Amino acid sequence: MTEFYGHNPRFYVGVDCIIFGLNEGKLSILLTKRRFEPEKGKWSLMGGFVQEGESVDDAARRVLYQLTGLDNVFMEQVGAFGAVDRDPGERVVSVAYYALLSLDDFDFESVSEHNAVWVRIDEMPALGFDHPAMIEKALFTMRRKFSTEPIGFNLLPHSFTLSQLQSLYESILGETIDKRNFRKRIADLDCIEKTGEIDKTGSRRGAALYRFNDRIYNSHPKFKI
Amino acid sequence: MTEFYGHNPRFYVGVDCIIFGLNEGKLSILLTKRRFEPEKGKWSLMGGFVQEGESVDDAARRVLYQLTGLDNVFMEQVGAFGAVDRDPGERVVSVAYYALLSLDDFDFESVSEHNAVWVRIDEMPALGFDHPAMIEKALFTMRRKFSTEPIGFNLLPHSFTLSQLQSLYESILGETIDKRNFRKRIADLDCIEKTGEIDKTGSRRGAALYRFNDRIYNSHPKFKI
DNA sequence: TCAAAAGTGTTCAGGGTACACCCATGG
DNA sequence: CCATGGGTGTACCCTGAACACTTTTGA
Repeated sequence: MTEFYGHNPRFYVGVDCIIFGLNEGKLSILLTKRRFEPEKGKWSLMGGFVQEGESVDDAARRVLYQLTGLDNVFMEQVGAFGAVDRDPGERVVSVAYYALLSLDDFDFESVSEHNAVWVRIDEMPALGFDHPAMIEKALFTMRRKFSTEPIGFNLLPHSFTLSQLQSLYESILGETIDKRNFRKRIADLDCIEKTGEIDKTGSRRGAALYRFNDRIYNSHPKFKI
Repeated sequence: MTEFYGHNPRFYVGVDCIIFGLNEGKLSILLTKRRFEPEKGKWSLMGGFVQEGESVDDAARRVLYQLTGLDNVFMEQVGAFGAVDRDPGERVVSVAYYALLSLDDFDFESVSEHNAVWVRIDEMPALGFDHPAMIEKALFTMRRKFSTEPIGFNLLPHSFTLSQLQSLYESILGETIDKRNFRKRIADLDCIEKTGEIDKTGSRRGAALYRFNDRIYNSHPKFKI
């Protein structure tokens, strides 16, 4: 290997995952209790290090896979965090990603093996490193994308009721929405279609189940809620 | 220094700057012709490597300073680029930043020393590495911020005419704007105030000069153009 | 029979868009 | 005196917000 850049220093490059899910309808993050120094015993985001021959994106997907057993999860980069002293152990430049996952295809065993628990956004404990800043930026990035692109469905089961969908939007945007206005907007989007099934678990009457049709969405991508 | 992470590999961490400016009213980027391998002789973004004891943000500011002689320039991170083979020389993880600068406080000597030239966005030559993707994402990031936060003023002189401001918005958003509607919106923002001076260079009649008042803006930050 | 969630239209106001003419001045 | 850019107000439309009652059915 030719050495073009040999006079420059090299650094550990980490990835940290802000894993969002709906816990009892509330937006939550998967946190782990660190079992290694530094910051052992503190709550922290799930993270890891980029390896040789592995892209940074792949490293994030690997960390998520190791924790949850899931791949094909929606992830988006939040940004790089590069303060000199951000890691009290050694110099690490870390790239944060957020992931959206639905609790119904979810390996609870693998997660508990890793000392991981779901914590609500509004009940976050004290976190080590610069993880609070990462979470804040991830929330900002995710919320901004949320109302303009159909990423919210990643947090729901494949089929869902309109009430579930509305309460998802309410809990993420942090505001209540008028039911009729919400359903009107959904109807204008023709990418959300009835499955024909009825969900009887949430009410006596039963609610129609819907699914997101990405084929229709991709044919004319418009989305505004 | 304790070695917590010693079993993980380390990488060069680079920064690349997408430096935006207005060249004859057109949105342009400052490119340099590389004088080193790899990709010697190709057009490229201005970049550098993060050094020991230097944050990634600081490295970006340093690279910008070395090229332009300017500090206190508006910069925002675009994101990390971490594909394994993104640099044909060696493995480098790079963090991209965009900068907005006004050509009136600008050191043309220092820039020409670095083989740098302004190139219009719509006349971009073939670029090495993953720089095209960086530029695309920088444009996207910058444009999104542009209509909701008062960052555009960084591209203009301290005082400017409303016609200059309108043409700035038109060239960045890529659409023409009705003059009366634009000026109505500007008037609603009370953070843009007359300096009292008149600019006679652009027209026979002369146009009133305005400035952005960040004190007023910060007291009630609203901004929507 | 009643509690609890599902489902369904209309009205109104405010913001955004479209649009055309006079002014001041240097050459 | 005329060419060039500077500066100004109104009418309309349409999107977005507010708002209440009926339906279904399991317990």
